[in-house]
Amino acid sequence: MSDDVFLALANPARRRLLELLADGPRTAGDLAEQFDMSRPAVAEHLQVLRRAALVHDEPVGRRRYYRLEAAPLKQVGDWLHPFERFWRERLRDMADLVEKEIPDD
Amino acid sequence: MSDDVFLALANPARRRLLELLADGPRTAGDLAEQFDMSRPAVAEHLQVLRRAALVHDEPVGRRRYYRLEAAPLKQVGDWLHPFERFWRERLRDMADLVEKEIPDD
DNA sequence: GCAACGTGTCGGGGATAGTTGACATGTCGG
DNA sequence: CCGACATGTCAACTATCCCCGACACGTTGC
Repeated sequence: MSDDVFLALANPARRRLLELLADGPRTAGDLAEQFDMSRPAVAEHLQVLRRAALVHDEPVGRRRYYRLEAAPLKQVGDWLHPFERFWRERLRDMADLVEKEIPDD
Repeated sequence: MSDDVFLALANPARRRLLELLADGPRTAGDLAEQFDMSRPAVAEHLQVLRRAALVHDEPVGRRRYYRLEAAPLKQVGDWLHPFERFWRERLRDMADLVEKEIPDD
């Protein structure tokens, strides 16, 4: 179920699409221009994002506007949360180490 | 570069492996027992995690212990962070709505 | 109407992922 | 030493992903 979201994020082009849409809605063609690959390729990436409910699309005339739907990303945050303590601990350890190794100058 | 990490997380079996390892190091066979698939399949999933530097393995006698290496997960957290405001805003909106619709009782 | 535009989808081809059974390697217990 | 164990890796098959060119469909402007 949350599987679709993690799968959507597995591709750098799709992550970039979400970043672009974070600044506001954009048309399909406008989005496609930002990439080196062909327009159909981008269209398929958008389909994957649609399937994961990460974007919402709305036709306006002969254009189609895509809008970010960030809610499903919360699932990623929720999954990640129990692991955060690991790198936080590590960060604290490093800070302690620096403090100990280089008392001052 | 951080591509490997997102790719590693795209598979539910690999996410489950990381969850299991969050409780402490485990042997390869012990991990494999937790899944319905064959032992070699789990071994290859572990290889993907190794490639993403999400686990560290250490042979002890004829066993091999796998240990979580959570640091690369921070990349996911960093990527996700700019999006958090979206569902937080949404959560606040919902809270406001509840407060307005149901003043008190 | 009709040509040009914006976009989705289909067919296909190459690459990679996921799974398994069989085999190879190294390690422990007697 | 030798059989049993724990594990990694290989060969092979299938499924899925990623990308493209080509086509189809609706919309706009004249």
